[in-house]
Amino acid sequence: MAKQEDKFKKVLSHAKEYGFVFQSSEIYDGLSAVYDYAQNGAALKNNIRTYWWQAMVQLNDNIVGIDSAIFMHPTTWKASGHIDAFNDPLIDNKDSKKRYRADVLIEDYCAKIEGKIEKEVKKAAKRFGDAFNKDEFLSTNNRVLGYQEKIDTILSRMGKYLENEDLVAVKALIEELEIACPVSGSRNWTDVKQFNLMFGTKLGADASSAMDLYLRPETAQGIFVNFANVQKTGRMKIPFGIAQTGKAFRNEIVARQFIFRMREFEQMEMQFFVRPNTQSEWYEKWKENRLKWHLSLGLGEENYRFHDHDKLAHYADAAADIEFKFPFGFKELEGIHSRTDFDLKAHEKHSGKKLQYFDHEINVSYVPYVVETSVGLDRMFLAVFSTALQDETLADGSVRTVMKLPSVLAPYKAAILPLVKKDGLPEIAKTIINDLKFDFQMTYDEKDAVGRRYRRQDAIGTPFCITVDHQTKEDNTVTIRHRDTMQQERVAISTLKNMIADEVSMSTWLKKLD
RNA sequence: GCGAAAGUAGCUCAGGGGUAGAGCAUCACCUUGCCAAGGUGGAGGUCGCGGGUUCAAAUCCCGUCUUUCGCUCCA
Repeated sequence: MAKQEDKFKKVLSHAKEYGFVFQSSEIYDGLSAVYDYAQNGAALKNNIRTYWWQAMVQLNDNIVGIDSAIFMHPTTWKASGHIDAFNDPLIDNKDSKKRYRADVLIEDYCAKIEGKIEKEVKKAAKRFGDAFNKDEFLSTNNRVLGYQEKIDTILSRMGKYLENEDLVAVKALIEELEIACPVSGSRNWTDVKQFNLMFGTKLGADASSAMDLYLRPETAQGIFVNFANVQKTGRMKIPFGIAQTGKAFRNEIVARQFIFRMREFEQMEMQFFVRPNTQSEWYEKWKENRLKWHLSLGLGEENYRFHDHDKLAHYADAAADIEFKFPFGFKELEGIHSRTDFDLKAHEKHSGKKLQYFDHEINVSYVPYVVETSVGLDRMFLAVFSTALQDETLADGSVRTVMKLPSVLAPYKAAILPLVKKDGLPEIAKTIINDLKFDFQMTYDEKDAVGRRYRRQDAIGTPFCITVDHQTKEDNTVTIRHRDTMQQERVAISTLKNMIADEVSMSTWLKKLD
């Protein structure tokens, strides 16, 4: 465990020291759970996004990509269920330090009373034997009627309080009912607080007439509301998919673990629309497909595993996570969900618009079923970054810090280093950069001993270092040094471009997926 | 949000009532020139922020912010 913590610490400081991730607004003490991607981080993040996009949109002729807005019509979130599900009144017990949903506490209390009714029923059934009529008993027995009335009163009061967002009254109700914490048995409660996981904002400059909006808590809804438009204008035939990447926002109660759980984060997701009753085969197919994508980056098969959900969200009939072994253990990296027709049906209902597809093969019109794949881009970044960062012990016992990034994702593809900064070597180096810069992100360094410069590039994951020396002037060759093996070879300048491309280009890596 | 720990230079940290240190990094010049290790010189911190105690606070106390860990939550 201590080792894990150390590793995570190393990841944090390396991310900062080498310009990958900074805390947001750091000069003002930072903002909790918000981070900025710095010069190298932004490059790495962009490369991950591009690799995902091309694997999805470019390699699949039945998947198209869109870019929907962060602001959406407020009814969207009513239809999606987020307004209800993302809104919790919470209360803490001061003695046990446990947190509960206030409405659940009250409901549990009512369930206890219901238990008493059950007892009465059982007792009476025993007493009256065959002559027992349950419905009649429930509607005539005074004790039972009393219990039932109490339950109804409590629930209707709670419903009214919650609707009016009268949290003081909710707490008063808990106190009135003398509800105790199941763990500590104490009635020492904090105030009830409303936690809304969605960020609110206003559309319109005039506050009185402004419209309440939310920053989207997931990007998926932007795809669902565009389903019909994309299907028609793209002449898409089922099965087909719509992909997009973009920011989503959640006001997490506890946001932790660096960029693993942030309040503002980026998703890369694809909704795949299929004929009803075929969803489970597509679900399996996409599980396999997505794992293949992850494995193609070569971070190690042992770092991935599936976690099938037992408890399903309200919209899903099957769900699994691809979990990754982060420095703090196996955690969710990507979700694959069979979302049924829940979302499209809900939007049909709330919008009054038809969101159906006429299937010419079977001459039937239906609301498609949806299989979703959803990766956290920031989590992907953390997975790649933390796994690539290694302290490698060399043959002579010394240690080098190297980021063994998948070369397709590396911020810089090659560094050009003149062996010395004189004798015309820098000039030759710059000529090489000017030739290669149209194909690859290059960097240049002439300061310090060349060995040190190699190590500097190792620390940010640059796959190649190209060194211009005195021999270059005679025969137009340079040495090219490989990051992972530290091996060097002497090659003609004219072969550099193909050599680098073979190793780092998107097409090289994407071909592994085919 | 609760509990615990921490916050001193870009990074890692030492110090500890009398207005700041190291190593590495960084910058300039000289030297060397194929795996972070030469020389000289320089820059960089009101010790997270605010308040209190004191003649005097980076140091003690309180508050606050941020981070890490545990609990909790997690579509």
